[in-house]
Amino acid sequence: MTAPTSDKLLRSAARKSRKREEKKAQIARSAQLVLQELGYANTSLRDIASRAGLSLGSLHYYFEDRTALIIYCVTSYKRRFSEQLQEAIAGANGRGAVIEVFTEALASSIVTDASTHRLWYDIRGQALFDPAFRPAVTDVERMLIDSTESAMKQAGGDQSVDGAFVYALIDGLFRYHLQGVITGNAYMKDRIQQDFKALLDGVF
Amino acid sequence: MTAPTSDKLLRSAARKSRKREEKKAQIARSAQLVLQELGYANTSLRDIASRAGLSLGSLHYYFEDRTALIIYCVTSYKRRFSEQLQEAIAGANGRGAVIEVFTEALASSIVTDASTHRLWYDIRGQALFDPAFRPAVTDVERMLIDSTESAMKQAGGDQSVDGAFVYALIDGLFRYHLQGVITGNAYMKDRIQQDFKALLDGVF
Amino acid sequence: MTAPTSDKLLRSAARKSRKREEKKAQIARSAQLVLQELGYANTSLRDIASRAGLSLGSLHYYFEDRTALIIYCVTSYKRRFSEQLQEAIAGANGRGAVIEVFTEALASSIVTDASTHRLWYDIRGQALFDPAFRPAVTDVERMLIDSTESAMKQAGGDQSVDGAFVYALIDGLFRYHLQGVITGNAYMKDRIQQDFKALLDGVF
Amino acid sequence: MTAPTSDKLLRSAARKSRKREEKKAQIARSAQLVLQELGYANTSLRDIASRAGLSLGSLHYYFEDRTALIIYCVTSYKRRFSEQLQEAIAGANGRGAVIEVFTEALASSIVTDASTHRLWYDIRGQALFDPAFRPAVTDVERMLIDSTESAMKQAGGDQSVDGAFVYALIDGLFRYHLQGVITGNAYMKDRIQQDFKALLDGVF
DNA sequence: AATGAATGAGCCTTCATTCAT
DNA sequence: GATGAATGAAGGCTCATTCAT
Repeated sequence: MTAPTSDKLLRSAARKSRKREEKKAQIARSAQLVLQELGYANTSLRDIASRAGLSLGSLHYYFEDRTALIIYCVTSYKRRFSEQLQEAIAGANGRGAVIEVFTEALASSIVTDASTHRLWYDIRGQALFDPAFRPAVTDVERMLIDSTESAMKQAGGDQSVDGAFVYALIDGLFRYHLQGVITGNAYMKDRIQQDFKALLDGVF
Repeated sequence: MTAPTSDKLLRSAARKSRKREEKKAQIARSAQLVLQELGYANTSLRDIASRAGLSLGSLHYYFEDRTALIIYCVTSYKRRFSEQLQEAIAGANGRGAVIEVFTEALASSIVTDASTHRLWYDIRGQALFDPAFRPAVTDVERMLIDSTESAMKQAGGDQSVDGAFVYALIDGLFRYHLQGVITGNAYMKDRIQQDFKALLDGVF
Repeated sequence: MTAPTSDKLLRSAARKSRKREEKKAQIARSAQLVLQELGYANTSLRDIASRAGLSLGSLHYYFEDRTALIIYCVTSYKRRFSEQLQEAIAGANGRGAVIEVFTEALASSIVTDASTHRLWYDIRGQALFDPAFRPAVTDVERMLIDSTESAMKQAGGDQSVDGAFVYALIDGLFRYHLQGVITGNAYMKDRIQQDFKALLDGVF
Repeated sequence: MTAPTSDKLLRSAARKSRKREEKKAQIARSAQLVLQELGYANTSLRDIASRAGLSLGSLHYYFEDRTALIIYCVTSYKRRFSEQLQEAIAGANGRGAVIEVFTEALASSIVTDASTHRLWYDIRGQALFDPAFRPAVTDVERMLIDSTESAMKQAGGDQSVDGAFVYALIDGLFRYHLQGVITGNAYMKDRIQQDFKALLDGVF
């Protein structure tokens, strides 16, 4: 029944905080599955709670509100995505190799992670209306632009070209083909890769 | 007491139908104002009705449901936009002139019609989840790609480049700068025009 | 330009009134089709108007309100039904023949006019709550009891048995088998006829 | 800080579930009051919620939807009714006593619980249109037929007569007199009892 | 005689959130 | 730490009815 030392208290608090963070991450993972299936406007906290096997109340215990939860989901995924990009690039030597690797990474992610990306576009669209989403969007795009610039540098291209400019173009192409994949009218991986290659050849 | 001639009946029906169409267009105009202010997810039919000075019931008298109304709004605006583009291009002679005119049209629309465009991006994002929006999105993009191809032809550029490819790039840039304008962090018309010029110089 | 004589006016008014009555009957016929398909609670005036090829306004031109229209439909059908019963009975000679004819008329109507009868039961149920329907229900049941009594007399049975009592029993059986037919679990015409015969043998 | 034993958890869950069931029953009781007053078609969930002293949301917390709530109300009442019948019969010895007791139970319930019974007839009528109500109606009628058969057996009557047949006749008479009571034109308990006695004497 | 336009009240349902336990 | 209970506001939509033409 002796009072715990301050040290013990600190360590206990840290352990708790870590546990809490892990739980949040775990919730986010299952939340993401619902979100990317139904979209921002059509996903209720009920949907998320039931998928996560949690009560509605518990959800609010971990996340301030709906917006906070959604932001958490999106950023954590996109962070992973941009890290993947960076890793892929890091292993490539020479302009041609960089373009090839980058092209491949983008093209295959369009197909593999189509649902996740459409969620990102959904949230990014929300940010045009709701300022609450803007910081998260800015962060994510900062990471994506960084990845783009890494690739440009690694490819040894013209240093004067702006990374954001190139990012915007890539993003335009990426979204367009993502839409094609999801709409299902036309999915031609060759065509996608060829388009990316044409673009990167021009700007890197 | 004489029965109206068939001719009269037909003309009367046509007049009615035209009046109805005009009313729909008028409703759509005010609906658009609310929609572009609040976004798809946050705009209720009540918001729209009150802005249009109409009862909720009347709104449903003219539009089947929320989706139909929103689609009507977006397509009618975007149609006007792409017509403007085509007109602007039609008046330009020579590659340089086309690029200049196109660049100017895009850059200024980003600023002037920022809110309208963000609504378009919102709906286009919805279409990734809700198939109901897809036909409308496809139609609008078809018009935009057509406009792009018109410009490419008028500029006398490389005929082998795909219009959709170019459209996707322009759109990427357009959206990126639109976001900049709306987020308000940075609006530099010079920079926008310069980016568009750089892109069009490369692809036309 | 001479004023029409009073006689002419009267005849014209009568003609109009007859035309109006015909039109009402015609509307009622198509209204009945919808009503017996959807039921009282689920049929809107819109449903009826569209089926009748009329505008909503016109419906109100001919019928005071929803209730009046529905009552009109039900009574006009049930009147026809009870007339059929009377005719069938009128042609039968001898107790056995009356029972046979009556049994056959009831059993076959259960199947042939199932939808119509269920509408009747629906309205009769409404009358337990809404007094507006009561006079119509009373009228119809008066006719049905009359038919029952006709049959009893024609069969030469015990004169002291109350017609309403017999009607209630027949109706119970009728409704029970109607439910069987509509629910679809079991339709055995033999069984139905046998039940009616057993009942009538006992009470006639 | 010790984890609750599995046993405790189970008991707690059971307690919760029981509490929920009690609350549902309580809601159903007050819902029934409104329903039997206004009828299926005219009772809104708002009416029910306000009578139960609950918010509209809470109603949906306990019942999936309007239909589920209504079904719950009707079946729980009718179950009680048929149990009462069985109890009444169980105490009677000899054919005459059974008939007397049964007659009395039916006749007095027509008066005492008129409103409840009319709700039953309303729902049973709905079932002819809406399949959602059919299972409940089938269940209730099964119970009523069972009660009828119990009585028949207890009275020691002809074993070959079908219970459903007898039920249908009783029901016809029951409903007819119920209508008389509710319509208010004529309520004569003597007459009602006499009719039931005449019927049961014939079929038991 | 007939109808298109318009309405306002009402309906069922869903939702994010709060709170006592 | 977690949850069941409860809510109030809001949402999309339907309806019977009225009225000017």
